[in-house]
Amino acid sequence: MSFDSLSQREKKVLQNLINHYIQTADPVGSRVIANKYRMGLSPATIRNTLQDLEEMGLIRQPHTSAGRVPTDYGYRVFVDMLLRQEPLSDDDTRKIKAMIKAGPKDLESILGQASKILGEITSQLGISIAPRFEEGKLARIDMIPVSDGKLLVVISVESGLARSILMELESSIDQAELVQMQAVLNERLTGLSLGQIRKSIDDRLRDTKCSPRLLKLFVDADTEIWSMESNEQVFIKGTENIINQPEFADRSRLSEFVKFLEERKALKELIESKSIGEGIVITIGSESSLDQIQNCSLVTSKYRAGNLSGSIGIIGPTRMPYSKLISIVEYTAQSLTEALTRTGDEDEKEK
Amino acid sequence: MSFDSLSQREKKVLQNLINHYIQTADPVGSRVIANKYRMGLSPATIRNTLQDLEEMGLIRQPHTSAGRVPTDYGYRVFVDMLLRQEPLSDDDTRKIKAMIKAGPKDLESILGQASKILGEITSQLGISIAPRFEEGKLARIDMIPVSDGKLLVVISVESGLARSILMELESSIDQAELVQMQAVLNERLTGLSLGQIRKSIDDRLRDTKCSPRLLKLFVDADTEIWSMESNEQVFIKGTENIINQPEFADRSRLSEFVKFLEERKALKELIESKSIGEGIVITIGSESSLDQIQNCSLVTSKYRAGNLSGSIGIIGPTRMPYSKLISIVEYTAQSLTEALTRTGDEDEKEK
DNA sequence: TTTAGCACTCTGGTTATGAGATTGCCAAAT
DNA sequence: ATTTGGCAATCTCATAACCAGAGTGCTAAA
Repeated sequence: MSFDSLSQREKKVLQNLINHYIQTADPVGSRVIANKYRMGLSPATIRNTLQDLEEMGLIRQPHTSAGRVPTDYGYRVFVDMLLRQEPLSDDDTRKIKAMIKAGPKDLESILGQASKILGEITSQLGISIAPRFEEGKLARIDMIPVSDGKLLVVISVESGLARSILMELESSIDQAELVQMQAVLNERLTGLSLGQIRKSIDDRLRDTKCSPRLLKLFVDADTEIWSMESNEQVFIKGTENIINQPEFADRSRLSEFVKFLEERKALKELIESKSIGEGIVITIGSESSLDQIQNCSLVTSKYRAGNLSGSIGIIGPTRMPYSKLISIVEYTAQSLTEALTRTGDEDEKEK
Repeated sequence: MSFDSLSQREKKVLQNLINHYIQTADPVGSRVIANKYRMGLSPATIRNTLQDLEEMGLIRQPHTSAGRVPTDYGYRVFVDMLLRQEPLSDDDTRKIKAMIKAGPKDLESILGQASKILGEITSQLGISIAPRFEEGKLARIDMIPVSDGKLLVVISVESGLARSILMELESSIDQAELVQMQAVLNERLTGLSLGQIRKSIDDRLRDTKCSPRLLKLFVDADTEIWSMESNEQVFIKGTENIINQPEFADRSRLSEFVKFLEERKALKELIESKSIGEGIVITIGSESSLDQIQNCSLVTSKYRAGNLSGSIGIIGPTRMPYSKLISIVEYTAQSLTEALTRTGDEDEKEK
């Protein structure tokens, strides 16, 4: 960061300004900073500092003779240098714990719960995204004929996650063929990641003596089995929280935003592209380069489910209480990892 | 209907008024009705009729010296007596057909698509709800150990639908026990509806010699297997369409509405409670007695998937173009039924 | 380097005003 | 008996005018 150049006073002023703006949504003037935050300086002095900060591009004036508001850049500096992470309140801790405990234990229910609780306790939009199956290593594959011409394929990956896909065939299925196919698949593909399988399945199954009709289902380039595009595995809760925020006063903006949420795909890709490393990632406004969320920030984190990893996070106006949100998202991701990894791997148990 | 008492003129006036109001969202005055709709009568005469209609509770004035707007009751009469169903446009027909063809063929994808297309071509909120499994007769039940302590149970019902549930056990599973359990379940429960099973499972499995540990999973009163509460099987698309409608100008109202949509459960129950008979059902404003959608109407219909039935529909402001929407929902439900029943039952094929 | 003072600017709420739309009703016309 | 023209009355909505309030930037003094 090139902003070590900020003086102590400038930091303090920026910090107070942002904190105040986060609470009120109103441009902050020199008077407020001087008096309310007891900096021992007169408003006039603060004004000078504010001018400096504005020149650096950290804050701006909506119009002459309004107070200042932070720019995206200002938030960035704030988040990187000035943020003191606020510890999680007992109440919130309890709620998150309870969320994990309650309800059914399957992945989807848990993720649904997680996004709901995130939305509730942050008063922002809570998001959770299912783990990326492509990274998962195939543990076994099962096939169940559901009715004439319909076949349920169950893909189990290591660490206990599974998903099922309903396939359609033209004609009914011969039981023997099925058993043979299943055996071959299990023998040749177990241990490989779904991503690997998708790329190389053609080669790996070339010389089998399976029914070509069945085989086709699995090697077809556009088969859904190995790819996992399902957009539906994104859970978003708490839209009502942000509708009232002044940032969405503009109707068409709100409409665009809601549409963006509903499509899910873009959001999913954005979040997955951001959460590459470990820990919390914060994306502020224009840093995402998506029009629909120019005035929004994301606080995201990875969680793990066995060997797989997915993402959760919140989204709301850039004017959000970062210091609280970080703790909440962090703790929720942790809890989720625990819940989803609890059974299974022994190397996890020591922790 | 007690409104055979309406004179020809009154009918015509009400009809024109509602049609105009649906387009403009502005209270309609006597002048407009007289001139624009060429009734061959002066505004003054229309005014008299309007007073009569108001006395009957079919229309009302937002304030003195505004035009009139329909009441819920007025819409009801309009829909029941005055509506001329508008034929589906070729364009829409094509879109619906294409929607069914494209994309994956599993239930969830299709329903997702259906709600999306409904939202798009109606410019309202498109909704689709998965079939009610409880009515389905069990065809077979399969169990797949996914990892230590996790068991995937696949419930197939007649006519080719299936759903799977991940169960958690305390300890790992013995293969032999599993096979036996599966055999017993299939033997004793096949052909019964899931609803029946839930009620009587306790009795039906009492005298088995299966592992009690496994048995517990299936007979436990609160087991998810037979009940099927999953709220997630509700698809809602097109929220951006209605946000701009003047009916949702009020922010807190919009917020409540969005919250209501997000919870899904209430909406699901409402729609399922309405769509009992065959064909289109229209629910207008206060007829639903749910606060959050007092100024909304629903146009819903059942569809069938083999022996099961689910619901689709749209929701939007009471001021909606009923005559178009009915055709759209009707045709979509038909197409859905065809798509989901296509394979299987032979008595369908003749049609 | 900080501060007080001051002219200047812009917003936002309040009020006033007036045009426009529509009604209800009465009396005249059909 | 019905329909219509005329007209006063009412209410909304958009526009303009106004003013208090908040905040700035700059200069000169502390």
